[in-house]
Amino acid sequence: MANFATMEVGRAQGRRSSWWSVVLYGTALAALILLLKYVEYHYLLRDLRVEVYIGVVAVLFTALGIWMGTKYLEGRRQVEMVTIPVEAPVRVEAVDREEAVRRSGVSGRELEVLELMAEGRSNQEIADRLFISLPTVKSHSSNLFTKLDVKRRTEAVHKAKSLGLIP
Amino acid sequence: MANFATMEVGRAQGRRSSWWSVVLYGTALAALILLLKYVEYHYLLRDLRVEVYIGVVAVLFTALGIWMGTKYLEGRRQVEMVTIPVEAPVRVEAVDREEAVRRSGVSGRELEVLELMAEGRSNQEIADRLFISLPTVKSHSSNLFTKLDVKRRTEAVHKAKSLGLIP
DNA sequence: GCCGATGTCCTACTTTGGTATGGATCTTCC
DNA sequence: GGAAGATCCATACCAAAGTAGGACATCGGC
Repeated sequence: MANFATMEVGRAQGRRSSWWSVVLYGTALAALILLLKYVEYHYLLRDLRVEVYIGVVAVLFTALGIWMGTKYLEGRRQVEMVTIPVEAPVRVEAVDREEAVRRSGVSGRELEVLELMAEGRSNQEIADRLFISLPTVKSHSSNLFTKLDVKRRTEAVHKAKSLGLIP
Repeated sequence: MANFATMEVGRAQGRRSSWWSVVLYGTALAALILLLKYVEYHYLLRDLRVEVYIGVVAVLFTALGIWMGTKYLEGRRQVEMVTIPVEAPVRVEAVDREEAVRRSGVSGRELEVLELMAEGRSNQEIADRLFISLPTVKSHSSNLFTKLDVKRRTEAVHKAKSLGLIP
């Protein structure tokens, strides 16, 4: 029986931020500062005003921040949980079957006979399989037919399936 | 019959970067620069060395960059497509049946007999229903059993179901 | 036109399925 | 301890299912 079920679909995204990424950021920061010092003392600072220097620093560190920001966000992208309705064959049959068997009044042995019948076995094969005699199988099947209110094994199988006694 | 199907699960994430976000960034930048100017001329610069000032600028603009970076990345987070195998009842039975019948070599009339058999009808009932004689039904069923390689009607029904000849 | 597949029908026979009836244990429940 | 139900087995008989082998008609493809 196909019921409606819901399925949780999760997707873990991004990578963990590892210890070396911190080192990387620090190194990048240090490199930038060194670069600034180098620029400061050798070329530009003597001729340019402090505002220009500040501007360069601002641009460079904004760039660094963007880079760090993207890295950071990538490292903590969250798991998105999506619930999607899916039509799927839900296995509640076991419960249904028990209930159906209880209501029908079919006994355990009769049910075993019924199941083998549904597989197309003959009475003799059923007898061999259950280690009982042929008359016993006939007895069980006859009682089974009475309980299911049918006259033939094929009818019994058909009705049993519609009642949910067998899959 | 339940086959395996695949389902495409898509999830569009994040928001589009809009025109005002650029304005926002620019405003924030301007505000920071104004703040620095204010700090520079009124309190700190006279007493502190340029390096300290640079450091403050660096930290502030790094923070700004991080903020911009996260905003930027959030705005362009990509659609993640995940393919998940799902066991679902796929309705391709009509096609499957035709194909199964063709392969099995079961003729049209034999199939009709088979369907009534599966409903638990007796040969006589099948004869009445198809407006043919009992011997004819027997003839059809016998040929059917040969084609399905079975010996009994219950077995035929069981095998026919497993082959997809009947629902 | 012939051949093969299909569908129809028949007789005669064997096998399997199903009913009726009765008896023997065994467990469970009141 | 007895009633009820489940399980097991048996005999006898009838009904249904299935096999074997043949006959005849139709229809479509080669």
